[in-house]
Amino acid sequence: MMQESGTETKSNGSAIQNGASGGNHLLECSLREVRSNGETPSVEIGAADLAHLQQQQALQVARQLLLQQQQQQQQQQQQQQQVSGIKSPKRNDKQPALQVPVSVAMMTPQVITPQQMQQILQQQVLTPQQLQVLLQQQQALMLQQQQLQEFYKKQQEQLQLQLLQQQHAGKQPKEPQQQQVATQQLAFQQQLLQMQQLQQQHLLSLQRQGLLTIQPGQPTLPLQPLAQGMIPTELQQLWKEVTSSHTAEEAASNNHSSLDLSTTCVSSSAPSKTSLIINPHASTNGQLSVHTPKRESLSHEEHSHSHPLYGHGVCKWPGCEAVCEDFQSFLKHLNSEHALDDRSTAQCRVQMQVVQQLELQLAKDKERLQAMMTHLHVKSTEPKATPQPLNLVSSVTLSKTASEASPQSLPHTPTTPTAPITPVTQGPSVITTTSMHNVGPIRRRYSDKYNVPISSDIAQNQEFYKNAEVRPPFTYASLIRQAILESPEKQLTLNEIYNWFTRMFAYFRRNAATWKNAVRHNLSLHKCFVRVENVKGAVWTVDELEFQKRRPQKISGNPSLIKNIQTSHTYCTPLNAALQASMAENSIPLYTTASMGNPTLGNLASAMREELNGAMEHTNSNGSDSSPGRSPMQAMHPVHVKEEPLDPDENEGPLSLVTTANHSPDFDHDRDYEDEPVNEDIE
DNA sequence: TAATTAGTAAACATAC
DNA sequence: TGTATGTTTACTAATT
Repeated sequence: MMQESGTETKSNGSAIQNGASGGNHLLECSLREVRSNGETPSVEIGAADLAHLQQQQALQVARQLLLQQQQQQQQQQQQQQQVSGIKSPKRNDKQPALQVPVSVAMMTPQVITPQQMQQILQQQVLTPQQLQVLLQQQQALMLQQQQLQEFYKKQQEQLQLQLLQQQHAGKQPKEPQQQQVATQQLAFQQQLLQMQQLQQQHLLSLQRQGLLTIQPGQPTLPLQPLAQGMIPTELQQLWKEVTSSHTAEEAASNNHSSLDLSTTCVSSSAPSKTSLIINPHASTNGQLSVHTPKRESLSHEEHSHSHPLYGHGVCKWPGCEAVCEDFQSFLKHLNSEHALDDRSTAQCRVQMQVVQQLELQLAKDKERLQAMMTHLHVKSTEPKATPQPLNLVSSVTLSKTASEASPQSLPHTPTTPTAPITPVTQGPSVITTTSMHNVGPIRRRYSDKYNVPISSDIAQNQEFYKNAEVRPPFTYASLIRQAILESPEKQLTLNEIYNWFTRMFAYFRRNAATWKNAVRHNLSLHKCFVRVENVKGAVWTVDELEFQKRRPQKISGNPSLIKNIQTSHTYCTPLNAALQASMAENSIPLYTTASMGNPTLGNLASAMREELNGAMEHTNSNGSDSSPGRSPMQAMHPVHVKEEPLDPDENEGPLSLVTTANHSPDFDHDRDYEDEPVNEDIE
């Protein structure tokens, strides 16, 4: 009888829903094809592409600057060769072999071609931190290059001057002077050689880290420093932007508007200025000196708080790290070594790009997190990777339910019967109703099974549940209980429970008839839900004891809990490993990226770990009644709690109580839901 | 394999 | 009369 009537009623709905599901099926098929290449990449594609685009933009800017710089260098080189060719024919025999590698190869801060860089970026194997490190290293090498270039030019000028003097002085070569110059040249070449070795080491380290793959026959276009080739007005504007937040005294001291910005390349026209740029330590050994930060005084801290470029007695200008005894010396250092010049502005530009990239990356990773949570949460509702379809699809007898649930379950693959289709094509944050129908009777909820605190889960994934149509991994009973316990008076009307469902979970904004029926069914079915007649009408409360009785789960017990934790940790282990590796490497918590695995997985792992830790804490706190956050519901059953001490193995009841009490402030801002109308329009 | 639990559907009753 | 609320039954499926 019921089956027949159900079939009739469902047939109408299925006609419509099948129509919708057809499109879903196509979508899911296409998505499945995308997925067939891997499990998670389908999630990453969108974010990766976005990041790739953004990185490519930065790369293009760098390449433009690079090309300009290259042209300038080639011009310089030609000029130098012409000069040396005219004025020093003898030396010309020896110089070219030395000059060419100096000006072309050695002067390059890093022998990475733009193509290689682009390849790196395309592969998105660089984390933002690594990218930043690379940029900083690039800057450091830039400094070295500039310094050496300056030094080299000076040497050339001196040499030419000496040669001229020699010619004017009767064209009598003075061997000692020539030897001296040659010695200087040799020393300089040695420095350049060291620098080249340094760059090669840097390159090798990159290769070792897997960040760079240089194919053997690949031509290497040297990356040129970004500092050069910038438009002066652009530099001015950039400098204004950067220094707009500086202090007044800085602004006064940095008032170098009269500086020659027309010289876009480092030239001998401003030797006094550029000579101050480089850390003097660097000029001696070819390496940027890294100073050990000294313990700063209190005044340092005060100043450092006020100045983001100064902290721990060290100048925090990218790539500088010069030790400044006090804030005044820092200001001097800032004004002298980081004055308005093309190098500083270039560094600012790089830093801006880094920041922009990080911001974009953060935004994209947030979106990616949401998509991943969508994906993983649904996977988590998958009890096991059963070869058989889990639910309605596999049921031969469920023609009516299958037809009813067709939009949700019909297109599902056997391996992911309840998994939603990750909304790759629609953007991670835009989870559509057609893509996220992970419904189907899920008989067990992981979070229930593994004692994941519902309040904690909901609190942590609140936005996710609100936005993504993902079924929360909790039973109706748990959700109802949570709704009631979240209320100020620990009681709700049925309509308020409805509102809580629709407000907290996007999933429950559709198929209202179904889940509302389930809610009512659960309210009536379970003894833990007590209907209390009120002045306004009937409200529902929770009998915690009954709720705990309802689930004499064997999950409990510390061994089992540990087992559960281990299970979850097994799930988290690679994530944590990646997370820890990333944290260790980048010294930045919870921010890992592609090379370390998915960054959001790290966050997820952390969240899971946190939850598990929380579960442990709650479990440990079960035995003692000294919890300050004792909920009113505990007060409602003090005798029960005493007469029937909670099974230490049974941790969900008190767990939820404690967590509810702890999390209740988090939901204070949502208290207005009681007056919200039922969101029926969705249905 | 049976018992338990959960989700879904539906019939029915009652109150407003 | 329609709707909301509440109860109950039946069925299926997952889990233990």
